[in-house]
Amino acid sequence: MGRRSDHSREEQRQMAIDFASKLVESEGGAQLTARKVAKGIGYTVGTLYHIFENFDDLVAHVNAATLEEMGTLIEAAAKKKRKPESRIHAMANAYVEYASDHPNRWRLVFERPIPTVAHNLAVVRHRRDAMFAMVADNLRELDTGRVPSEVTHTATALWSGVHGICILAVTGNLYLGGAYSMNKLINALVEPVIANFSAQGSH
Amino acid sequence: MGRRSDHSREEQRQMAIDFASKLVESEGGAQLTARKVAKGIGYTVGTLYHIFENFDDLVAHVNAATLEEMGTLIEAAAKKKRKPESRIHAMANAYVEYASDHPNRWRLVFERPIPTVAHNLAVVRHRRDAMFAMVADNLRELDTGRVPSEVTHTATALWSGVHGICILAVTGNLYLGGAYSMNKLINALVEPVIANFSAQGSH
DNA sequence: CCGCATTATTGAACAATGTTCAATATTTGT
DNA sequence: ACAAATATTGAACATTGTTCAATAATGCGG
Repeated sequence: MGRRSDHSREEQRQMAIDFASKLVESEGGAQLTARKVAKGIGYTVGTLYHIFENFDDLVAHVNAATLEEMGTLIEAAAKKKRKPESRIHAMANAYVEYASDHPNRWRLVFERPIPTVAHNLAVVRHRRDAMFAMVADNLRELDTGRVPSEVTHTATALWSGVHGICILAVTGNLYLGGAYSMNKLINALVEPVIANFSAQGSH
Repeated sequence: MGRRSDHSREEQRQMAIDFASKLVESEGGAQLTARKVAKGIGYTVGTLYHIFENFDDLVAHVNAATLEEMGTLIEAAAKKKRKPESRIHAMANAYVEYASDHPNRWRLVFERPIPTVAHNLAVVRHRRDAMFAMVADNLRELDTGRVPSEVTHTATALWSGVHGICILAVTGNLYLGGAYSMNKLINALVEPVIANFSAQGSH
């Protein structure tokens, strides 16, 4: 016992985040424990607490990785389109797709109480705001004559709405009064908002 | 020790739910523990496990009470209005208002993994579906010529969207790119969807 | 190359959690 | 009043996050 520095702190940190992410992905957020992660990277619990401040810090890093991955995919999806309205549609659908493909990791981001660790809050907040801002940018392009607060409100409402559909779908809380397709559902929200936003401007 | 039947099982159950609800309301969902509730109603942990199947069962009952209370308020708000579009607006605003007034209890409903206890799932599902159905009913009234699946999709998307705004607001994850008012935010979603829904029908 | 200081790692311990269950106290029925 | 049924307890368990003195490994100065 008591070996030393097979890996640097940063390597350990990355290994822990990777292992934890895979664990969450396959087993769900409830299965994520400090001891499992420690064992998974070949160390003991004590060491894990030298890598991370506490358990929430570990979770925050896992969530940051999740948001990073998702954000990249959403940006990529948006860039494939030319028109602002197409970009917003693409973003929304990419969001749903990511949540559906990685429900456990995605849920973990929103299920836990907000971590209080400063560094990670910053990362998470940045990613979150970047997505909102991207929606706002495209809306603005759709109608350049809008007051900034109108753009912000619409962007916030729209993206929050997409998020709402996602989370209810992933947690199995969607209304089952009839068969539905996720794409149609998203469209039922995005389409009217965009239409209304550009229509009112071009009068 | 070992007193007996100061209260019936049903009384105990109700006392436990009431105490737990108040505890969550004031201290937050994380502070809800089996021992605290037991002590709060003057019994020990063991007894609590004769009242409820397990801890999730207790949580499910607390959540059912929350949804019941909220549902009643939302229905009352809707009934005060005559026009379908006004009713939907009133419902959405009542939803936001309840979530803002009782953030801890409201969060508990959606934060925990879905309980597996059959009875409570039924209650929760019923309340949830009732709200969706109510939105759908008002949409249908707005344009009687719509295909059922269109109504369902729009109702589901709209109500999920309102929920999304609520949850991001309550958990402090809303985009702060500008000052915003919750009512305007909700309106930025509800208004376009309703407008688009009724406009397309009256052609 | 040795010895000391520094640092990494451990593993045992803690409090708090949900959960179970044999023991015990109480009530009910005859 | 006695026996059967039942309500209640409280101790015990496993598992959680978390801490920290002890220990092992390394780096450094001479």
